[in-house]
Amino acid sequence: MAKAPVLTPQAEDFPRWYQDVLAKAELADNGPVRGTMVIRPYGYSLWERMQAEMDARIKEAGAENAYFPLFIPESYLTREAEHVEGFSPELAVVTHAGGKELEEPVVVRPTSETVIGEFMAKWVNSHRDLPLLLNQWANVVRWELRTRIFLRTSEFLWQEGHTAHASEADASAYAHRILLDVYRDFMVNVLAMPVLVGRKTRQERFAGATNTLACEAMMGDGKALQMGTSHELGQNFAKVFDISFQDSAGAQQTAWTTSWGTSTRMMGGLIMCHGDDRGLRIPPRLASTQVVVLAIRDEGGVVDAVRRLGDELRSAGVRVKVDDRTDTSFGRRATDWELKGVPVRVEVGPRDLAAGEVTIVRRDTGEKRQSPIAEVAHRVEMLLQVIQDDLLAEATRRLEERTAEVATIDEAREAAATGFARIPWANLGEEGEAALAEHAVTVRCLQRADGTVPRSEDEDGVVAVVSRAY
RNA sequence: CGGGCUGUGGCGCAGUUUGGUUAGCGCGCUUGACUGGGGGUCAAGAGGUCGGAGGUUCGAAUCCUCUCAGCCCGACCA
Repeated sequence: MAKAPVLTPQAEDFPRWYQDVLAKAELADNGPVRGTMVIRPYGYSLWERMQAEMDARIKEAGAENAYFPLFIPESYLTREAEHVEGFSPELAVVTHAGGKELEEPVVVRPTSETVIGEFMAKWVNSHRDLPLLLNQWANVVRWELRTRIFLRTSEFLWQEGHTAHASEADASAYAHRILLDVYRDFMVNVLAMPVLVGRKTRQERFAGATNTLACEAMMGDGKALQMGTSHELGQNFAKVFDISFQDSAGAQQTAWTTSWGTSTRMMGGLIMCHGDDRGLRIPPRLASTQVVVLAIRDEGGVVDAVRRLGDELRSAGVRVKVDDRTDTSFGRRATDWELKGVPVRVEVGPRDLAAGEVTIVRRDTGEKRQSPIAEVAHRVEMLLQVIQDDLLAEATRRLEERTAEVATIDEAREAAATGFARIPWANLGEEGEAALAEHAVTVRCLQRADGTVPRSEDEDGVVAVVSRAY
């Protein structure tokens, strides 16, 4: 009776499971150029949902969308010393165009601090022009050697926010606000992923930043994934690009800038956080399809009934798909929707209809329940909420169970084999950090004991969260 | 940069050591019948410059030379 599993079981080979899910759930393919990816319609529909939810939060935080060019003069990159040092190994540079060698090569943007800095300088003249809060949705290119779809690709999609402020305090507050009110809020409440927030160590800091903040999540195999970062850039870019303004006293001042980003990497996080041996499990609030109404067989008015149910759910505000492809076997279709992680299936067959009922199935637990037809919309709406909460609770439980409180570097290394370790930063330090790196264990972030973001790494009681990472 | 491995229908592979007619298999795909409450069964089909170029030979997926691409290990870099 036991059929060959559709996916490689997670416990057998997690990376293989990940690849299987990408293919079977029709999320993405490898592109023809090494390290590139093709995002398929179902995968892209999930990304569009992420964009919509993120975009609303970004705008709520006051930033406006704009668009800057893909091509950046190479000379821009070289202006900020750390920035160019950090990015030059992975730049794609265009040296020829229009059949000729270019006088000045242009780089394909790996990130846009430099072009945006150039224009901020032009647009900012007075303290009344600040804060300047910009965001763009774009693709970027970083030539990566080891690539994995969604997690690390040479080209990926993201949003990058860039802001300029009149004071360091204002810039810092905004970078923190984005981290907490936009990124963490989205990840916890929409993706149902518990994330740790904290500061990056000097080692892990963004090239050109004075401080990098991050959201880190735990995947199903206990490894960490950085889900989003928010940087305080100090005056590094403002000085180099001359983003300056006259303050209310008439004095010329240099602005303070921030940048922050989240990318299609979150897709990888979503897959590896909630996925199980049967495929994806998409949290309802994110799902592009929250419910599929499935006709088991074309008999006894089943097809009409599923269409009516689909309309009813749609008008109740549920994102619903009707599957009446009765020329494909029920088992095949049920498995396909399960692989795609659609949170709820409403299965309707002749037996159900004869009883005036339908079968409601939860993807997360596999639990099936009969429901009177008249109650479907109500029950489905309740269930979507429950599933959302349960997925978050389950991921939170795993994070807690697989996080160890340790005191020594050896203990930290041992704990990182299966999950996260929290070790006092005073017990680790940059030397300990380097020692752990020898074992592919890195400091994901520095936190206060209560999980909040410290103002500096020198604060008393700062804890380092260490683990293996993607 | 050095070492190793692999290139054969969409995907995964066998065949290569020891050259020999129409290059196989699984999955997927097409068509039909029977089916139908968790990837159905059976039947009939479609689909191939064997990575590329050159060579040896009566004859090359198979042997030789060159070349391209990908993967793994090491080195380098962080």
